[in-house]
Amino acid sequence: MANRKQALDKSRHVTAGQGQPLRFRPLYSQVREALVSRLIDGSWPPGMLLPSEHQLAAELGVSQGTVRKALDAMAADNLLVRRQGRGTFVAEPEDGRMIFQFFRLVADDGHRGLPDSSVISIRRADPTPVELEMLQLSAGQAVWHIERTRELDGRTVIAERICLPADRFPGLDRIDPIPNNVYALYAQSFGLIIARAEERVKTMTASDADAALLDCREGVPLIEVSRTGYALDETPVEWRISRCLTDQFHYAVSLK
Amino acid sequence: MANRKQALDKSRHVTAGQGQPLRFRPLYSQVREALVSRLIDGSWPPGMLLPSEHQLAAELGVSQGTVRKALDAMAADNLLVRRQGRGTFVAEPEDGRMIFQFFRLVADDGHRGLPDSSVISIRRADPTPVELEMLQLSAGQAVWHIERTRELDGRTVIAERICLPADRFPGLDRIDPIPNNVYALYAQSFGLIIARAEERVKTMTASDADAALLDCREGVPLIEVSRTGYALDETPVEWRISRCLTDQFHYAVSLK
DNA sequence: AAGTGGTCTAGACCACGTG
DNA sequence: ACGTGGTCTAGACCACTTA
Repeated sequence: MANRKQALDKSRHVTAGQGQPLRFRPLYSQVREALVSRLIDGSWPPGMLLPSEHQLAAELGVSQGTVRKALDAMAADNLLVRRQGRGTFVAEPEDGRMIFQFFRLVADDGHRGLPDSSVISIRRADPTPVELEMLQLSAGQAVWHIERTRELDGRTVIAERICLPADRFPGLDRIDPIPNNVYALYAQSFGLIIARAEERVKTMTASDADAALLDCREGVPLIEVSRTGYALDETPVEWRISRCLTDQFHYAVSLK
Repeated sequence: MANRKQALDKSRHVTAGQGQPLRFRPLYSQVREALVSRLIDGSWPPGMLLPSEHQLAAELGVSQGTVRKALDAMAADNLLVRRQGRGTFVAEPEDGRMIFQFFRLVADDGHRGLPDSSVISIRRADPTPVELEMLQLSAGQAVWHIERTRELDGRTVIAERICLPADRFPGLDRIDPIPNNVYALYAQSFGLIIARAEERVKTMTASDADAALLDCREGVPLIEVSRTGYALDETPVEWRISRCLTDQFHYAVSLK
């Protein structure tokens, strides 16, 4: 077994090449980068117990306090979960992380439930111009389309399409059933962790198709949530567009 | 001038009274509480330069590192602004804090602009049952209603009502003009800092009145954003409900 | 040059979970 | 009893701003 020990470059007095000021780069930030790369390359899969702070410090040739600062930052970004007395773990989609981190539809009485999903279809397709842009695809790259509905408290309130770059998800159409929590699937079957997402909310009115899926009248106003999901390396890897009934539910956001 | 020096209670081994476990309470958390109370009572107004970390540490009888941890946490919550080489300041609504912290309507092309506001009316009223609950008012407490529209890129896209407990905002109706940024007004004229907010997004259709204000047809779908604003002491002090046109704009959220 | 916050280190001790 | 992360301290040095 290869010894992984390797010190980081601590020469921090970078005297700017030319033009760019080339900002100072703290050690803990380099440590963080080194640790994130282990998440990216899959050597630290979701759920894994990390080495202790002291071990990591020795491995990387920095002090325990510096490792701590990097780990704390990653935990703040929900990439890790720290448990006093037990250790530091790679975050899992089941940690309640994706569950209520990314799912923002809440009953008007405040009750937060988990949705049940029903897949309607999975198809390979050529990307539309919009999809090409949202996922930053090159010409010729195919995409998967997952159409599904989701119900909350026994009522179908979401109809959505998930668009994925096909080459990142080989054989997706042979997976059956597609689980309710697709982010857990991305992680387990494709080694792909959704690190963050951006959502855009607009209104629209239900089409005939929407009305059939959501059991409502055509023309009823819906909120349309467009989400771009980014991998750890900041590339967009999911674009989904959800139409939601909001007569008994709302989209909840905390601002600080 | 009274010397403010006073050490915190460092007896941390709280041996639970009865029933409740009475959890361990870190020192930096007590420091934070002590500092926040200075924001609440107005002895540290927005924009003020705080004493240096060393001075605060001496005042409170803790180490500089512990003060730092409390200050960092407050800065993370946007209560303070830290500037290397200059000092730590109480956050101001103009710091770009409220501006894009709380205002989430963005042009579809990604351009973020500041809204221009036009006040339609300010009236004193008895709270509706909903308002009574949202602001946790007692019977008999009056409220202010501010009705206004806001425009972005020269187009009126928001119609909103702001509801405030009247006793917290004495003489609000004599202030003219009401500025565009009401959170700056709350802070400057009433010593009230909005620390955080919760928003709930639903759809609705434009009423006759909305249609007139927003220059659209009646029945057009709008997003309705209901926001509760909380003061530093966690009491709800503002409830506003905004109806927004989203044909050229969207409500943007980042999820991590 | 002086003062601030920012980084990094080292070590002591505490709270928590597990064996 | 042991190992983990969490807290607290103390001090050295660095980066940034202002004067």
